[in-house]
Amino acid sequence: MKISREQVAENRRRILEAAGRLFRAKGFEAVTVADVMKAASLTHGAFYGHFNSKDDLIVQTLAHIVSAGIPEDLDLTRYATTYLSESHRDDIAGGCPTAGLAGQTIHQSPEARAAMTAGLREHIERLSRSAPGATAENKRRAAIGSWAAMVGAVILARMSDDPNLSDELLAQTREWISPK
Amino acid sequence: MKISREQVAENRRRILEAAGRLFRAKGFEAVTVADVMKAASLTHGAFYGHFNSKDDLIVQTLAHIVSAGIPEDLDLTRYATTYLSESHRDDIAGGCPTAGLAGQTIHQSPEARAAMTAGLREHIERLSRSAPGATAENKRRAAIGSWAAMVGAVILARMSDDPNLSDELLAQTREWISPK
DNA sequence: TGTACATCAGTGAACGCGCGTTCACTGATGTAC
DNA sequence: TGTACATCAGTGAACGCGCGTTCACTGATGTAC
Repeated sequence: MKISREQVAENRRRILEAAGRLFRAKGFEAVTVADVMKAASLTHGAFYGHFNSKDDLIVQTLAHIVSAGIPEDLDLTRYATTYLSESHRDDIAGGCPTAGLAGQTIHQSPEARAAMTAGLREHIERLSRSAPGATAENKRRAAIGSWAAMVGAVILARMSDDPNLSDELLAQTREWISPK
Repeated sequence: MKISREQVAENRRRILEAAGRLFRAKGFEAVTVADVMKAASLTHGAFYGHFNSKDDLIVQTLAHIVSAGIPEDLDLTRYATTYLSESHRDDIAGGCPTAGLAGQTIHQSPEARAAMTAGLREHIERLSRSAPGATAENKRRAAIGSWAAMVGAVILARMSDDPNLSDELLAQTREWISPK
């Protein structure tokens, strides 16, 4: 059964959306092509009409997900509070792709790393605008330093199987960043 | 051919050592049991004499690797300089297991997460001793905050495919932590 | 505007490779006497 | 101390499952007239 052009575009969007959530939730390797297609309400055979390979899906998904979700103008302190919240830690599937996928993207294809790097660069630039500091150089340093701490803290808090330690990692990092 | 008791212990050590390096270099999933055994100069059949499963190997490897390599008494500032060096970034296979594996351990078995969490707890305690701050509470906060920033920065620097951005991430985070 | 046909997105069965795991066998080690 | 035998770590072939990928087929869409 052929499908309308709009339906095709809509299907592709649903596949990318499902892949984005599943990859963050379970990691690239643990998610199968069939898992993604099922989550997008399609059968696995249709996959290769949209993408060349699973690797290709990973690249497209990163490119799709990485630019979205960063507020255009944000306040660094407020952003850090949200980012280092327990609800963001617990929402892996819907949370920041950098925290969820950066560690695994190191071992992915050059194209995947390039997509992630582009997102990282943009992220740092946005954060720099609202970062504290007298000079542009100081602002950028504060943006990079706090961004590294945010990403690191969320990764460690998600890894920890001790809820108290996990909460403490978020809370202490939050307070450590702010007075700076 | 039977093997002497010492040789058995030595073989087990070599398997764990090889697994530690390979897992950090390529990630848990990309490394096969045969890869590990080959790196330990054994054949894959002997694997199940030492471990119950690949999952078991992951847990044992984390337990083995996570406690080692943290200096007993360290100076936080000096430690951060080494940690955030380009040579540590480039030595994934021999570098800090937290930076190399925390992001993937999130998706591993409860036992693997427990082993990692134990290492994390110890690491934070060691860092707290030499962290700057008047009170124990302040020291611990500084330890957690800088540790999160160090781990985050190394992960992001390794992920980035742009060498300049990668170097900058390390350098800026180094300078951002120190004046604190 | 209506009809006839070509296109092509999606379906689901099938393929084949890779990897975790098993197992019969080997032969050096370590023990019993 | 020397000899005979049982043990058991390691070997390498084989198994089987899961997953990425392919392909013949279907039938609704969109186009030509």
